[in-house]
Amino acid sequence: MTGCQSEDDQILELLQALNKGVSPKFERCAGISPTRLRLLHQLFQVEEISQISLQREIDIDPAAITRHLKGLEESGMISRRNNPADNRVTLVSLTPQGRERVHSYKEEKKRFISSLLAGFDEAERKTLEDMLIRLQHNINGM
Amino acid sequence: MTGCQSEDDQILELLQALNKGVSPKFERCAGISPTRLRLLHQLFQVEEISQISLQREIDIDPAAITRHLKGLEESGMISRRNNPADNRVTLVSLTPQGRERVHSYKEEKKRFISSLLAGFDEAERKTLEDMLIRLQHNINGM
DNA sequence: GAAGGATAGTTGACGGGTCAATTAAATAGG
DNA sequence: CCTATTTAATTGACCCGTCAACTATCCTTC
Repeated sequence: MTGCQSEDDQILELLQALNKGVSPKFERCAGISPTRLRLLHQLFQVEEISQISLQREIDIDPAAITRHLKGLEESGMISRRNNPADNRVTLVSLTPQGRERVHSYKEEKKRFISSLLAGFDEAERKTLEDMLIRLQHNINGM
Repeated sequence: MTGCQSEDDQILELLQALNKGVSPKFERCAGISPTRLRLLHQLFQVEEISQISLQREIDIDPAAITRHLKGLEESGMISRRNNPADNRVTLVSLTPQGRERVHSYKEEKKRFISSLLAGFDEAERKTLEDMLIRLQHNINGM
């Protein structure tokens, strides 16, 4: 699957391969896409929140937010209403059923992360986290 | 951008954030998408190759291969012909111009990886690579 | 208070990936 | 031989993200 390349090329390939693996496996395990769970997670720890705040927390395109929320609304997990104090903003909140479901999703996510990090001890996890942060920082600096 | 979560949750978030950053930045730097460059890279070190072999090397969906190759063909980087010995398979090869261009793409990629891994010494790169491999392995085992 | 600019959200088009169904060719097996 | 199966590639439909254009509301400021 991989040819003869420099070590550093390998790291890039690995990052890409890893990413290709993570999302589908996550979704298969948790029963929801990572992004949607992040949305629900945010909503979970807040009574009600505007789409724009949600978008800033999650850091994806407003268009994506709109469509995800539309889907989540159709599945009865969330509800939306206009902010009477400012008709531009729509306020989003978990429905009771949504709040209920998030519990089990979070359990699945926990299990998923355990499997993902199986074999990594505390020190290694910290090292990995630091390295990922450094990579992120390098990326941001481009 | 991130709430209060367990350390391990952080790692998953970081992986996702990193991935979100890498591809667009790569494309901006190198002038081509990572996947397409991987395709070209494979083609570069081979005279001619069937789509199916290419697909197995790159490990993406056949549909994606078809569409990428269509694009690369339109831009004059590659050419395709039927395998006279087996009319099911189409053989793909770099055009001379394509082969020429790959050189500069590879330069850009190198620069990109240097920036990405800036501040990582040899030992750290090795550690990172090992960890990514272990993560990949954990994923595959799901 | 009307004009102009910011802000929130939606929509459409597009790139990149998946899966499922289809076509065309090759290969077995009765 | 002719059918049945496998294989390579393509296509269409969908999900997820982006960007750009648009609408609607609010806020200035003159």
